[in-house]
Amino acid sequence: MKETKLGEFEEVLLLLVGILGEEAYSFKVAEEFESQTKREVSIGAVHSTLNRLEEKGFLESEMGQATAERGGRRKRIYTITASGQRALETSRDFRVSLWSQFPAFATGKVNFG
Amino acid sequence: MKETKLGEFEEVLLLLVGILGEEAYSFKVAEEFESQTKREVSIGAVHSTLNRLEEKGFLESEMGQATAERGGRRKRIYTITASGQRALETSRDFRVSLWSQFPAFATGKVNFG
DNA sequence: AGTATTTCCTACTAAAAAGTAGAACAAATA
DNA sequence: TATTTGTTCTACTTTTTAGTAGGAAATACT
Repeated sequence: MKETKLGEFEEVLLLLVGILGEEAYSFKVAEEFESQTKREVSIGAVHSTLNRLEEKGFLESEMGQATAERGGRRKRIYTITASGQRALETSRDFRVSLWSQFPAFATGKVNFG
Repeated sequence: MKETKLGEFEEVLLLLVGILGEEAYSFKVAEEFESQTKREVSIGAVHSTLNRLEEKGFLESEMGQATAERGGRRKRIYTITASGQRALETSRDFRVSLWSQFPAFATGKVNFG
């Protein structure tokens, strides 16, 4: 298996999929991205990135059922794979380790509960 | 000012400069990168990335004095600018915030002291 | 049936990040 | 003075990531 890395945008989208759970379909992910970052993003960019993440084996997807809402095509729901989760953990552990070594950051812990 | 983002590799190098302090010159940064990641890196890649970070205003540098050691050209010592530090903080805060929302990660805190 | 709505999807392009190759420099030792 | 060592530096190429444009599908409402 190729040494697959995660770009910044990719990592954020992956995490958003994890956060959104059942609601992780591309439109929603794009909305969530904008609301959490205040950065604009085009739906196409999200789409192609989610595709890439799926190719890399970090995400899986399947079509959801049509909902009872007004109009609309069926949603493609994404879920994180074991490999995706591992990639996120590795990335987190590595960052936390670096932060702890950087004097300007090294308060010893980060609380985020 | 342009909306300057930080790539994955760039962010790691920036942090390594912070960690290395007085010892933050490109050769050392490359060494440190390899020892902390177990990933190989070419000195040229480090060099061009440090350059880019300097152009973006996240790093500053100046030539150090010649040391009493065997041989060698003078070192260019890098330091993080205020803007670089802010970028790191922003990135950290954002990540911590996302992790806390991701059920699989949300233990509430990360200890790294 | 026709229209509006919600979402997907693909092929393409642009921009940015990462990596390569190899020369050049400065100082210490032999 | 020649050699070795530690290091910088620049121009270039490749790869990866991000973004664009615009069409198409599926569903519900009228």
